[in-house]
Amino acid sequence: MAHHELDELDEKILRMIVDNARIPFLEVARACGVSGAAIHQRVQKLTGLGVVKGSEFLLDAEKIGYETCAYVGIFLTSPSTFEYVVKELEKIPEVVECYYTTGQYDVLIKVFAKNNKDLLRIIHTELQPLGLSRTETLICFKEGFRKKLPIQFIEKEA
Amino acid sequence: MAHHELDELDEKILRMIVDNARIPFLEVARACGVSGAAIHQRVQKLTGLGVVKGSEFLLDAEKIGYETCAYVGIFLTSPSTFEYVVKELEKIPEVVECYYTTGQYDVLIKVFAKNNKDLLRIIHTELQPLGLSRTETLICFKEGFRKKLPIQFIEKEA
DNA sequence: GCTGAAAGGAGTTTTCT
DNA sequence: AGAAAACTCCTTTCAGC
Repeated sequence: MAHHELDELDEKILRMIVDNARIPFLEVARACGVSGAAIHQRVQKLTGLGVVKGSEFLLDAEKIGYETCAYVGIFLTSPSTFEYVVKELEKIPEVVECYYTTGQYDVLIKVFAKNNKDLLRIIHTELQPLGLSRTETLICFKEGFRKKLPIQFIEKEA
Repeated sequence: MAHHELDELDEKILRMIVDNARIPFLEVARACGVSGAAIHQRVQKLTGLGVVKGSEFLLDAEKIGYETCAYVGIFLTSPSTFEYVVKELEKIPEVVECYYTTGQYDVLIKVFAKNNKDLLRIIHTELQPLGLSRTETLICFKEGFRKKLPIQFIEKEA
């Protein structure tokens, strides 16, 4: 039903490029049995559709000086401050992700800090002044794993 | 103090490639005033050091069929089940991140699902059977933002 | 929408400094 | 460590189907 504009070739291309942004498109082309130009056009189409949002190199946070990672659940004083708070959170370099959530918190953010002391500084001198009702900090002392979603949007007809 | 092996050139290279994995290294070379071979060697060095962990294309989760994103906080029945639970969580395709945390929960995971109903299925038929004490679900109904950490590990001497 | 070819660039290796 | 050069391979475009 969804994604009438995407076919098996798109799926195969995405699977090949998603974990290695620097793979030569010609290699993808050979694996898919089409020309390099076709891959080039498909990736452009996928980018135009917004399916592909860009590419990036993955860095090890610890190795660039960020030893502490935490999620901070935020309770706002009033729902009307949502937009303001998020706009201000975005300005804090150490806050790398921000979600509006249902459930426990109003907003959930992911924060990197140099160390635990630095995390405290961020919470006390960067977050609290935004006029939050309360925060709850979940320090990630170990990353269990991180992986990619399966790419499979083609309907398998029975 | 840290990262004696990294210098300003490494920093500049990382800043240039981190948000665009397909940038030509020759373009980086010209911007840095060095040869393409130098960039090639530096990126290899950074990869060897584990600073660079790979590259990836970013896909729009909604556009590949995952409309619901949630964090699930997990309470274990006993600390001794940590490793088993994480190993089993890793086998669930929709669970894309997993952290050992201090604070509210024992484990925090990030889950993508096709829709809210699918999320419930995952929680009930995939997570609960692992023998968890309890779970708390935070549905992300909107992503506020997502960005990269600042890259700056060179000590600025006063 | 794809192919194939052509032209211009880029990636990678080697050699030298 | 990096430069320069050489070689290989890739990207991008376009005519043609």
